[in-house]
Amino acid sequence: MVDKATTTSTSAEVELSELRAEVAVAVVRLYRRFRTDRIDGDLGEAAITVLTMLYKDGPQSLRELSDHERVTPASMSQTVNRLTAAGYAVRSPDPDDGRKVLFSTTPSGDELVAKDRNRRHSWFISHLRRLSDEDRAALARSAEILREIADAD
Amino acid sequence: MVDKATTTSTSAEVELSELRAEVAVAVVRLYRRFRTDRIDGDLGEAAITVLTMLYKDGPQSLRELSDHERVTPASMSQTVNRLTAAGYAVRSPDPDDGRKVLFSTTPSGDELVAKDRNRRHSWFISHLRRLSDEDRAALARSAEILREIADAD
DNA sequence: TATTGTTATACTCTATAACTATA
DNA sequence: TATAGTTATAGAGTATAACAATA
Repeated sequence: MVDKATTTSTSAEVELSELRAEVAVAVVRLYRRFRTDRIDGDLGEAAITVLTMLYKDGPQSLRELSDHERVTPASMSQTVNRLTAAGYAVRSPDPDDGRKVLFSTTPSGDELVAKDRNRRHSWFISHLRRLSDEDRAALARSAEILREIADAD
Repeated sequence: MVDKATTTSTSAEVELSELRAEVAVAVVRLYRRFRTDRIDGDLGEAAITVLTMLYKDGPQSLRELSDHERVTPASMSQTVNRLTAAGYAVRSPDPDDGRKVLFSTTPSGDELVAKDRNRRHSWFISHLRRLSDEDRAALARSAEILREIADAD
């Protein structure tokens, strides 16, 4: 069933296309596993990512957050709404620019990030532990490459 | 702001934890780029993945599809509903087991998969094209590793 | 006018719970 | 009883469109 359609491509292009497909499948599958691996029932993947960013890099405006995560400001506004509603982050006015709002973590938010760091994705780490040094090096390099590609443009 | 909390871990464990975080960020970012890269306004990532699977591997039951994609049967039922509603797939009764339903692509579904294969993620392929052979090898190996981890358990 | 942020609305994707039909 | 599939409902995450407030 694989060759219903035939395309004219060089063999190098076919390989690239196959590599794309392999990476895409791995990314989609792994994303789904990460997504279902919640700390409490509390926050989803996007929200915990933003909370961790606020924890690590300090208070930021909505625009900074949405640019960094490559989502629309409207989308980010809803994500931070979930964080503030749950008491993990707070809004405060920017003293230098009345249009801006600074988001920062609460003590309860800090606590959640710490818990997350210790507990989440432990199943994934146990798989990493069993890999050879070569495979771990390949993964580390790939993570770098993929992040650069994802952040490009 | 990075060291608000201190954990007692060996240096090897810290490295694994950092590798986990790097891979997770790369996966989440890249997933979002893939997700927003639609063919028409038509189908989302999950639906096109299932359609491609039907195209490549032939007709399959709901349970086969949901097991393969690691989602609940109820979730897969809704995904195939989107495919059938759009005319890209059809249901047919399994002749050997009256409980089962076989899903298969329509000509219009085949056409969409072919279009998808040629056009989608072309921005990603153009990044792959610029990588060194070593980096491409690292990516290929990593895709294999990550898919195995994602499919484990 | 341009920028920052918000709400309203809609869609994809996913889950759990409750159901029907067939084995 | 067990298996296959479905629908109802809910929630996360995202987008576009329309808006208010400030620069």
